[in-house]
Formats: sequence, structure tokens, C-alpha cells
Amino acid sequence: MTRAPVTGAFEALGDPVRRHVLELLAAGERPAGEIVAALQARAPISQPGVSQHLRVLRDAGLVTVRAEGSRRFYALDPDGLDAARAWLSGLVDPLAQFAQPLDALATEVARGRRTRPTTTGQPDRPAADGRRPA
Amino acid sequence: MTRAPVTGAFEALGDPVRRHVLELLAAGERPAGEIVAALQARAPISQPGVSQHLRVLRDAGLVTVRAEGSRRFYALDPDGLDAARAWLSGLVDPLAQFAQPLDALATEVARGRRTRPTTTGQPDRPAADGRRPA
DNA sequence: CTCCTCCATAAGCAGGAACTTATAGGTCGA
DNA sequence: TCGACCTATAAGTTCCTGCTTATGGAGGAG
Repeated sequence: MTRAPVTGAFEALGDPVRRHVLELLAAGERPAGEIVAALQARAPISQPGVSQHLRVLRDAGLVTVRAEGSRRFYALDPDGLDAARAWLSGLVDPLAQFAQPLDALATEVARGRRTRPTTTGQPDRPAADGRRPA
Repeated sequence: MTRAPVTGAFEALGDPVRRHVLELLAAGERPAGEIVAALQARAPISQPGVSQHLRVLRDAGLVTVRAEGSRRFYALDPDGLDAARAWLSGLVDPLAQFAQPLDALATEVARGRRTRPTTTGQPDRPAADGRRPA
């Protein structure tokens, strides 16, 4: 249920502003206000506009929110991001489904095993877009 | 110059139909006609519609085209896909830029070193969306 | 040369995505 | 309690994206 549908993830990643938000969050969690300020420093955008983007990212399972007082701290959600990455890996080579764990291990080693033990979820297989025509 | 702008890649990945195309191509290169047929087997779409999607994928550097007689064979472009994957990796952990080569190695091993020697391109850093306001 | 196949581009239209302003809901300090 | 943040939602508009039909050009088969 905490499942991140890759499908929605790529839709969310399609927007430059949202990618920018993710890059900001790569440096660590931030309250919405700071995100708004950071984005506005680069291009004119309203606070509600940013808020809406944040919602999309959250619905896509790419970020998480933590409420502290009146502020909402946003952070990257490794699960969602890994799911997307896994999908891409699965494209180039089906066997990469196997390589995934190794992949994660390599990353883990590289970072000195900073945080979580096994982020490696088993995401959806490459599959399944629901297409809706007219 | 053969550079694949990650930026455009994610835009291309945002569409379900295009993701479906990529999944088809994961099984190997195919002429446009087969792609059209395969997509139409799942949902009603016209030949020009598919052709346009293919163009977007090509412009994004996610697929390549090879002309053979009157047919155009499309295939996945590992460079573009790896670039996208690298961007995602860079998000979760900046050091993953290092992990990338290892990552590729793991994949290589898993597949039994089927094809190309070093696909591993050096993609763009996380950066830079051009925002266009009014 | 003529026809047929395969694929791409052109043009036009419709639905949705992203932006805006306005407003409401919490939380904290005075 | 009152007022000042901080953030989310509502409502409305605009523009972009994806779809369609129509058409053109290039490559074999006859």
C-alpha cells in the first residue's frame, strides 16, 4: 500500500520545476517555505504553484512530508526514486532485475552505508500503463 | 555533441504510450510498423500518433533509428537511458556519481557482457532546467 | 513506369496541466 | 483572544500536448 506506482512517478518527473525541487531536496529535507523561496530565486512562481507541485511529487511517492509545528518538511523518498530507477534498469536489460540488489549494494558501499539498511524495494515490473483514449 | 539532455528525456518518459514503446523495444529493435501494431493491440491509436511519439523519443535521445530499405528500425539508446538513471542516482546520494561505473559493471556481469564494452557515458550533472515564464 | 507499402510531416482540434489570485486552516507568540 | 506566519485548497484561465485526418515522399514488386 505504501507502494509507489512508477507510472505516476515518471509523470511527476516530467516537469522541470518538480525536478528542480527534487534537486533541492537532494541536499536534505526542507520546509515548504524554503523550497518556495529557492524556486522563486530562479523563476517567478507563486506559493500555491509550488504547493501544487509538492502535492504531485508526494502523490507520486517521490517525496515524503513531515509536519513540525506549522511547517511541513519535505524530503526525498528513496523508495519512489529507486522504483523509477529500477524501471529504467529493467529496460536496458531484463536481467537487471537481478542486478538491482547489487546496484543498491554498490551505492551503499560508496556512501559508507549512511542510512537505511535495505531500501531496495521490489517495485512493479516494467509493465502496465492504462491507456485511455477518447 | 551526441549528448543526451536528461532534461528532455524525463519529459519524454512522462507519457505512458512512450513508456510502453520503450518496454517493447526492451525486447530488441523493431520496425516502426510493428510498434504501431503492438500499440494498437492495446489501445486505439493512429499510425501518425505513434510516429510522433517515436520522434519525441528520438529527440530525447532515448531511442535510435536505423533505416533499412523502406523500414525504420527503432532501438533503445542506452546512453540516454543511463543518463536519466544517473540523474536519479545523483539525487538520492551525490556520491552515486561514483557508484555509477560500479553499477554498470554489475549489470554487465549479470548479462554476461553481451554487447557493447563501455556504454557508460558521462551525462550532465543533476543541474539546470530552463524555466520559461510568461 | 505504376502501384503498393512504409513511414513521416502538416494542420487543426480538444483535453489537460500548470499558473494565477483569493481564501481557508492550523500553529505560535503576545 | 487576536494577529502574524506558514501552508494547503478552490476557482478560473491559458497554453501546451497528444490525438486525429489528410497528404507527401521514398523504397521495392510487377
